[in-house]
Amino acid sequence: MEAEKKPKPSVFDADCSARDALELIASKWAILILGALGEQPMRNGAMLRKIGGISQKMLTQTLRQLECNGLVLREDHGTVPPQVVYRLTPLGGTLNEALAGLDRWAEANFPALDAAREKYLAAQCESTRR
Amino acid sequence: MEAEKKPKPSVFDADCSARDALELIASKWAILILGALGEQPMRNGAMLRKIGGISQKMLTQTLRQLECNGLVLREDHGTVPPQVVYRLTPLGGTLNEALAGLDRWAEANFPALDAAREKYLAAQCESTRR
DNA sequence: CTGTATCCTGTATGATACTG
DNA sequence: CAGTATCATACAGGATACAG
Repeated sequence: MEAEKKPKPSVFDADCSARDALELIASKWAILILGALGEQPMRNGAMLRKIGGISQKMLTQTLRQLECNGLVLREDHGTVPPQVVYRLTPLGGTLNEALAGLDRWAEANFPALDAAREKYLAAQCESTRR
Repeated sequence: MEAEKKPKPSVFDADCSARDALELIASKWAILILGALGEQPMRNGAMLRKIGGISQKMLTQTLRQLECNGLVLREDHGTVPPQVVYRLTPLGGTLNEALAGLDRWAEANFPALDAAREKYLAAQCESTRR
């Protein structure tokens, strides 16, 4: 029970898989896509409309990444025209709950951030004036 | 009470401050720095050691950003040699709690991600073989 | 509709060297 | 110790055109 040999896999370790996991979800598009799918399963076009500012490229790219890591399920109904539905996997669902807290925080506290930024920049400006 | 005029500020809106807030914290370095400071106030050097792989440049840059937005407080004791301590503000503390959930998720579920990825890539490879 | 393939530019970030 | 300045580069991500 030496504290010495404690492997201690943590996000703070540069070469830990946990860090990789963190980087995967530390992306605004990933967070928004998971958030959207958390509300309900959706198709490509619907997400394009739901998530303001995302491009088709980033949507596809991020979805593939999430699918690859088992967070999102891609259901291709193989019809013509194509009907592809994306939904969260159970694992993705658990992540989405942690993420939802973030979204809520952002929506609740951005006024405080804006205020702090303005104050900071004002002080900055004043000190520059001498 | 028309549903029509509902402003509905949401992270899904491209030009909403909430989105800006989200982008601010959707950065691996910001998440890690806040996580480190959540454990205890720390100095530059300590964070450099604590957070594996971060460069002095990114550390300073991200800290300034967080400070500017009122999430981190910078205490310069004005001594020689310099003693600069960083700590979370109350606002930063609330964010850190939401973020801590993410860190925990990453550390708990990265094995599942790794497994899914391996499986996905294997299937990928197989389909490419024909 | 749901993508994929290219091209192209800005930005993010690391390395390195220097300063108070 | 705590930064700042500069340079070089890789990559993110947009625009556009094409395809099944």
